[in-house]
Amino acid sequence: MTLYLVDGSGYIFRAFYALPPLTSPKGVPVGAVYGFCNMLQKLIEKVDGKRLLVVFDAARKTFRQDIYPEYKAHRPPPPDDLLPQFALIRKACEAFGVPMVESPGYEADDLIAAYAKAGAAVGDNVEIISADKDFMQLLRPGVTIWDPMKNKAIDAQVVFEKFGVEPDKVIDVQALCGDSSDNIPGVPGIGPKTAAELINQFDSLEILLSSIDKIKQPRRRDLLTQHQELALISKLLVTLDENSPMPIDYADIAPVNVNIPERSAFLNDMGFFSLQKRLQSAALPVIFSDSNYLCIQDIDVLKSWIVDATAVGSVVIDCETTSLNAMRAKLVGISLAIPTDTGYKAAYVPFYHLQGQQLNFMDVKEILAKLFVNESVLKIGHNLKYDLLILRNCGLEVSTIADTMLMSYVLHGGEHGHGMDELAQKYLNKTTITFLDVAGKGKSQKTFDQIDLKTATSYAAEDAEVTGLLFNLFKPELSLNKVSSVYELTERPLIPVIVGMEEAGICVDKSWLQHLGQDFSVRMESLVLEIYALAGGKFNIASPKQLGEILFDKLNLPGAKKTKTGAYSTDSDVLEKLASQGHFLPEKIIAWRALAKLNSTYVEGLLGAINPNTGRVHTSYSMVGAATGRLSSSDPNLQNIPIRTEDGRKIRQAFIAKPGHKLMSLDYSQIELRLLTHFADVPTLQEAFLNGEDIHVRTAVDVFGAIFEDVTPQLRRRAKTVNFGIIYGISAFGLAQQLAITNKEASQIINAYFEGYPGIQEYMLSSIRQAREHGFVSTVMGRKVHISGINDKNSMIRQFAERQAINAPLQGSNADIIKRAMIKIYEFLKSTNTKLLLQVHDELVFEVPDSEVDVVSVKLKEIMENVIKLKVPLLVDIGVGQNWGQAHG
DNA sequence: AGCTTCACG
DNA sequence: GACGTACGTGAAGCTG
Repeated sequence: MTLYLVDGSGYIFRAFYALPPLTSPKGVPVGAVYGFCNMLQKLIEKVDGKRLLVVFDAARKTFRQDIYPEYKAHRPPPPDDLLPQFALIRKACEAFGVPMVESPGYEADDLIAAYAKAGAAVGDNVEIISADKDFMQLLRPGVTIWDPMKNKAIDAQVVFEKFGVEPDKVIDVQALCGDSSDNIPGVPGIGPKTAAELINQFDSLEILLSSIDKIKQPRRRDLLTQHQELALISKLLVTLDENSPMPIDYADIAPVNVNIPERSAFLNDMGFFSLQKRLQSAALPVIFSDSNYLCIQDIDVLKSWIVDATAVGSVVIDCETTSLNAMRAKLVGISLAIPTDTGYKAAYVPFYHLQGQQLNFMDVKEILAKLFVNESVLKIGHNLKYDLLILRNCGLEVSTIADTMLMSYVLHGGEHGHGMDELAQKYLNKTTITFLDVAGKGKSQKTFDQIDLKTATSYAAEDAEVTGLLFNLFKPELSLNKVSSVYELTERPLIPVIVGMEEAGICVDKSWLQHLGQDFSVRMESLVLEIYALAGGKFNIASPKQLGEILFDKLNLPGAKKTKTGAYSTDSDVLEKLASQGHFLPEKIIAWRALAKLNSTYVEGLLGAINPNTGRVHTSYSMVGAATGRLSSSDPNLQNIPIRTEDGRKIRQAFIAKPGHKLMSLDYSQIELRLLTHFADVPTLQEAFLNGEDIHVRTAVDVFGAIFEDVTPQLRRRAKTVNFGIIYGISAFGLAQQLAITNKEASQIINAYFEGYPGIQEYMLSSIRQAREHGFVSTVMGRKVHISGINDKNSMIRQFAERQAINAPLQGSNADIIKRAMIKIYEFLKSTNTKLLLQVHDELVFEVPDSEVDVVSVKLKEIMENVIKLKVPLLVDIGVGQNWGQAHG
C-alpha cells in the first residue's frame, strides 16, 4: 500500500507564483486552484485505489513561535489574489473526494512527518508530494518525495546536491547554516558549504558542539562556541514533529471517492472547462463485441448482412488495400460493421488475398454498389476520403457519408491526433491491433493481400467496429460542443471535393524537369570544386556537422551559433551573415544548397511521383494534418513548390495544363490581414482595404509615420514584415531578429502599431483570454482550435501558446473560407469541364478548357469573394497560363 | 528515429 | 535575472 501525502499549503504558494493569473467566470482569481486541481487529478489517476491525503497549515501561529518568536516573522501576508484561493482549494478537495487534514498549532510539514512515521510503522510506502526542502529530512527507505511542479522525484542524490549530506543529516546542516526564508538563525557566519563539511566530519550537531576544540579553524571555533544556543534552537525549529497529533487516524484514511456531479459543478464554477472536458471523456462504458469477427466467404451471408445494414440504416465500411497511397493501392477486401443493440457486429469480406477461399469481387461489387448509393443508408468510415478514392478507382460511388476522423478533428483539433489507434485507446480504452502488428515492418513488411484470412479478419473487422463505436460516441458530442456546423457545412462536404482533386492530379513536364536537373547538376559540380578549394579540402557539403567544423573550427569564421543539441548552426541566417561580411565559402554553400534542394526534393521528387497509370502527379491531402483547420499535402507535397527565386520558378513552370487547356490560379489577396482587420475592427485598415490601397504602404504611413509619397520599397518591406509579425503573434525579440534591429527598437515599433491601429492589442489579449478560459480559440465559422500549454508554468511554453492563440483564428478562418469556397466551386464546376486540381492555403489551381477560361474565371472569382461577408471585402487575384509559373503571375 | 535545413502559405 | 521565441506544414539528407 502507498499513501500519498500532499503538502497542500506549500503547493498553493508555489502554484500561485508559478502559474499565470487566471480568473473564474465570476472574476475570482483561480490560477493556483487550477494548478492544484490539475495536480490532484494527475495524482488520482496514478493512485488508483491507493490513498491520498491533503495536508494544510491551520494558522500562522505554531509551536515554533513559542520556541523562537522570530520564526517566519518577516514573511509578508499572502497577496490579495491568493487569499480567496485558500478556501477554494479546500472545496476542490471535497469535490475531488480527497480527504484533508490540518491541526492547530502545527504546520502541514509536521503532520506529514507524523503520517509518514505512522505509515512506515505498518510497513506502507509513503510518497510526499512537495518540492519543499524541509521534507528532505524525512527521506528514507519507504518514504519518497515527488516534486509536483517539476514532475520529478527528489531522491538522496538531489538532497546531496542541495545540502552536501545524506538525508538523515539534513537537519544538522540546516541548524548550522540557518534559513533566511524561514528566518531560522543558524550559526551566523556559517554557510551551507561549511555546515556540510562540519557535519560530514562530526556526524551530528550535538557531537560537533561537544568537540568544538577539535576544529582547526579558529574562526569556526569561535562562531560555534559563541552561538551554540542558536544552533540548538535552529535544529529544534527545522526538525519536523513526528509526534504531532493526527486528526484522522492513519488506519482511517479513506480512499479517494469522487462525487462526479459535485466535481462537475465545481469545475464549471471555476471555469476549468478544458479539465472538465478531459475528465468527462475519460472512463466511458463501451461494449465491444466478443471479437469473434466473421470472415464472409459465402455470397448469401454477404447478402444477409446487406439486408441488415439496409434495415438499420447505417453501416461502417473500411477498405483494406496494398498501399497507403490511394492512387496506387489495390483493393483486397472490405470490412463492414452494423449497429446492434449493444454495439456493433463486424465482418471482413476478402476477395483479392493471395490465399484462402474468397468471394469473387465482381459479385461483391454488384451487391455493395446498391448499398453504397442507397441514400437512406449512412456509410460511416474513418478517413473516408481514402476509401472513397479507392472505391471510385474500382468504379464504386458512395453517397451519404459520415467520417469519424473528421468528427474527431472538429471536436478535438489541437488536442491530439486523429488516427484510429490513438482514438480507440483514448476514447474506448481499447488497444487495437495495428497494421504493423499484422504486416511487420521494414523490408520484410507484407502487403495486406499476403496476410492470412484469419489475421486479416481480426484486424480489418476490429477497425470497422472501432469506427462504429467512435461514431456513437462522437455524433452526440458535435452538437453539444457546437461544432456540428463546421462538420456538416465544411468538413464533410469537402470530402468529395478532395477526392476529385486527388483523382485529377496535375500534369508535369517530364522533359523540362530532366533538363532542369541537368542544368542544376552541372552548376553544382562547378560549385563543389570552388567550395573544396575555399575550404582547403574535400568534405560532404550536405553534412551540417562537417560544414560547421570547417567554418568555425578550421577557418575560425566569426558568429558561430549552436543549435539546441550543441552542434554548430549552419542555417541560411548564419551563412548569409557571413556572406555579407565578404566570406566566399558561405556564399558558395548557399548557392549549392539551393540547387541541391531543388534537385532532390523537386526535380527527382516530382519525377518519381508521376503515376505510371495516369501520367500525372497525384498529391494526398490530409484533412486533419494541421490543427488550425488547414489542409496539408504530401506524397508529394504540392503546397511548397518553389516560387521565391528564379531557379525555383523554373520548377513551378514544370506544372502544365493538358492540351487544349490552361492552368488558372485564383488566390485570396492579403486574406489574413483582412481577417485581422475584421476581428480587431480597425477603422483605418478597413478603410484602406475598402479603397484598395497597398496595405503595407499604408502600414508604413500609419506606423512609421512616413509620408505616403515617400514610402520607399525598403520601408514597405519593413512594414510588411511587421504586418506578418502581428499575424504570427508578434514578440519584440522575433521582430528584432527579422528586421535586424534591437529589441528596444522592435518594442517601439510594436507600440506604434498598437497606437496606430487601435483594436489590434485588444484582439490579441482577448484571444489569449479565450484560450486561457476555455482551452480553445475560434474561427469565423465556429471551428475550435484547442491551445495547450496556455496555462503552463513554463513561460516559454506559455508564450508559445499565446502566439498560437493569436494566430490560429486568422490562419483557421482563412482555411474555413477557402474550404467553403471549394465546396461551392465543386458544385458549380459540375456543369463545366473545368477541374479543381490544387489548393495552396489561399490559392486554388484549376485546369480549364481554353473555351471556358473567360466565363469560368469570372464565376470562380465571384464565388470566392462572396463566401462570407466580413467587415472588409475579400479580394481574389486571377492568373492564367500554360503553366503554373505563368498562372500565378 | 531524431535533428537540421529549407521549400511554401 | 536568465531564458530563448515569430504561425502553420512536409521532405530530404545526415547521424548515431
